[in-house]
Amino acid sequence: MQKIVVILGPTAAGKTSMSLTLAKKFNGYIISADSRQIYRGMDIGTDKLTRNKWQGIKHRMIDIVNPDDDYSLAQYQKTVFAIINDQKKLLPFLVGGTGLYIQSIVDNLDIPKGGPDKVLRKELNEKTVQELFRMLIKIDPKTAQVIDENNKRRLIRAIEVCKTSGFKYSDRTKKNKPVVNALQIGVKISREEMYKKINKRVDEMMEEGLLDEAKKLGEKYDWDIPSMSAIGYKQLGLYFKKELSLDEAVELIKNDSRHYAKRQMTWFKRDSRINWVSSANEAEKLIERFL
RNA sequence: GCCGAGGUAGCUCAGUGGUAGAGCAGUAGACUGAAAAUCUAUGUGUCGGCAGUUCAAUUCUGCCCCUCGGCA
Repeated sequence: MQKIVVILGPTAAGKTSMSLTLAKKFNGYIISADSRQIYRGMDIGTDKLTRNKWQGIKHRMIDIVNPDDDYSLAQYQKTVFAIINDQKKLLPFLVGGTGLYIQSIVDNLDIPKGGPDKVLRKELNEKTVQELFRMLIKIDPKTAQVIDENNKRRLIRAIEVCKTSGFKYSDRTKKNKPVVNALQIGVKISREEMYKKINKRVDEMMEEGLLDEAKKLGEKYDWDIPSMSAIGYKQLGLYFKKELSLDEAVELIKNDSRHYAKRQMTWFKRDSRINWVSSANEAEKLIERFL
């Protein structure tokens, strides 16, 4: 089985610089596991390492689609597996903070087929969560038992899978046999330090021209497409739409980033296979033992 | 100094003669083709201080302290 090293952690923990150090040391390349860095033109706000800073290390899954292209977990999984299969000489470093994307690779999630059916989604979106929940009870009672009843997006997705794939959602969500042997390394950071770094980084992004980047994207794309829900862009969108002052928008970026980082921690906490380190040295030792 | 408004949770503020609540923040959690998305749970604090009225005061009265306006 192909060995891969995963470098994960909340936003601002220092994954990028650690992964560069390690990729150089172990003759590796980097596969981004970041659901927003896939978009071209979203650079400053996603804290993307631009091409000129790659230091000769090969990077994949960055700038692969345009902001108005549809993209999904299933595509991500498929593409990453193809990359790993194709590139056998270098050690893959899967680096990022999108827990679900990482899990789809590490655990080879069997992602339910079916959809996305935009027409159906739109139609379902007009119903209330109560109505959707009642629908789901009829077509897939097993899922209805465990789903968040108020989570419209999940209700819609479950119904969509049942209606378009011929399978029940509950029959389709499982793990397949793993196809990679993954060493998962988490970059440790205290809550306090993390929040401090996030606040500082948002200010730096503004200095680097996030406002201008967001403005250009806003001129080209609708503010309500999925990619534009990325932190940094969404809030500045509210400023451009005159719903917030600039100061309020920047404060909201910080706030939403902190919330996001907290959710990431919740996600990672439940995976006991993750080895938490606070330096590249510690990570190096783990990798040496792993290889 | 005078006039007015106000001092209640970390912040912004509601409210009541029977010792108090929302939003935000914080904290915890869920998560399988939108995941930086989406959803859930969670509020004891000298109700500015002292005294008075009252069976009972955060609520009414008096004095004091502080903050913010306006006038000097």
